[in-house]
Amino acid sequence: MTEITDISDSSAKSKFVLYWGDMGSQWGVNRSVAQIHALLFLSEAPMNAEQISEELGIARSNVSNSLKELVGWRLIRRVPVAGDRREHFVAETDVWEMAMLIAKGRKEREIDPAMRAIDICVKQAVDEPGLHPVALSRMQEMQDFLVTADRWSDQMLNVPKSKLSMLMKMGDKVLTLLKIGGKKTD
Amino acid sequence: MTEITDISDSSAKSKFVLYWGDMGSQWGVNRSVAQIHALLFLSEAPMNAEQISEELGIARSNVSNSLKELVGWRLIRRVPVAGDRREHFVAETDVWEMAMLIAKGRKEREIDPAMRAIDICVKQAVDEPGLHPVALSRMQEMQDFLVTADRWSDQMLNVPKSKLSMLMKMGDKVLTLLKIGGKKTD
DNA sequence: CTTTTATTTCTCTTTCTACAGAAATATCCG
DNA sequence: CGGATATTTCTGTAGAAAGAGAAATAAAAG
Repeated sequence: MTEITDISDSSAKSKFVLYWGDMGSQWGVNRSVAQIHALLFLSEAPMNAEQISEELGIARSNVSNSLKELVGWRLIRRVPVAGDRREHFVAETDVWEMAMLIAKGRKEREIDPAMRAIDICVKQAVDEPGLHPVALSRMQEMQDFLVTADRWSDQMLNVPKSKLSMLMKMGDKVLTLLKIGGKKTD
Repeated sequence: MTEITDISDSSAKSKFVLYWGDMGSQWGVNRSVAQIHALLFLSEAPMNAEQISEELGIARSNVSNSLKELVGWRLIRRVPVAGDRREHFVAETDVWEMAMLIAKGRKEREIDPAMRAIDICVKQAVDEPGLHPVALSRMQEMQDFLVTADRWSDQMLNVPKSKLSMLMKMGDKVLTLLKIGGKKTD
């Protein structure tokens, strides 16, 4: 168990793990999960739960659960290692693939439930006599927005990652190419 | 204070507020903040802190802090009401504008700190003798990705919202227009 | 079948966060 | 200035989440 008091004393690798873990919390992912992910992301070889537990100094059980969660996100996967019956794990190392997996997960967890909720509200709102018309139209605008965003993200998440990266690297050139460029002519 | 036990008994408006609050938690925003935002979003007139506190049944102090947070995100703003010295608030009601404000906030809170962290790591990693080359290159790929994503989001967040909505409504038509369409030719 | 080793589930403790209510501060009016 | 009203800051608490360690289960080897 590596006793670390000051992050500035640590290796680049541990720093990355530590920062990533911290970022995770900011993000809504818990620290252990994020740290394990970071560790596997930097690792050149598959690791088993015990190695992870030792290297990060977090409880074996905690590692087990975190690994399960990461597998659920498909950010890591099990790999068999010859002559060792313990399960080993490797991370998805393509950063674009990672980003898409995360985006997909977030969409499922954030946009989809929002859509379900707003559908219920709008459905009830349209034939509720007491409701102020302003409130109704705001709900409908929100619904419309969510539908658009939902469709859009579905489409974008099906674009092969190489093209997505191209698109993003083009940046606002896309806009001029589409002849809708121009500056702040809102 | 409206005692509500079952969400299905409530008006469309309260349902929206309740769901939105719940969604907020999923999202990383706390419930009070999300509920207040929802309430103001549906409200046809400016509201003061006390009205909000009563209508939602949450403590006055809590409302005060939540309002401050929402103002920070620019999702709501103070408006003066003639003949009343209390502060009143209205929400941004354009959903696209809202979405952009939220995206901007998230970028600042999520991408920017990640970039700062990774810069530190990479800087140290390049001249750290013991570090495995695989780890170094993974860090660099991540950095490269973050820089790209950062630039892209800066550009997109400066596009006027009308054009953004157009772009999203076009969806994958953009790809074919750019002649990079095609299906899964990754 | 028994022993050893790996993994998961369970429970308890610790840590954080949300939030209420009280206290303090600021603002406005007569 | 003094009283009233509005707002913010402070403090304590309840509930949720994270994580450790033990107990239970599963899998493999001999």
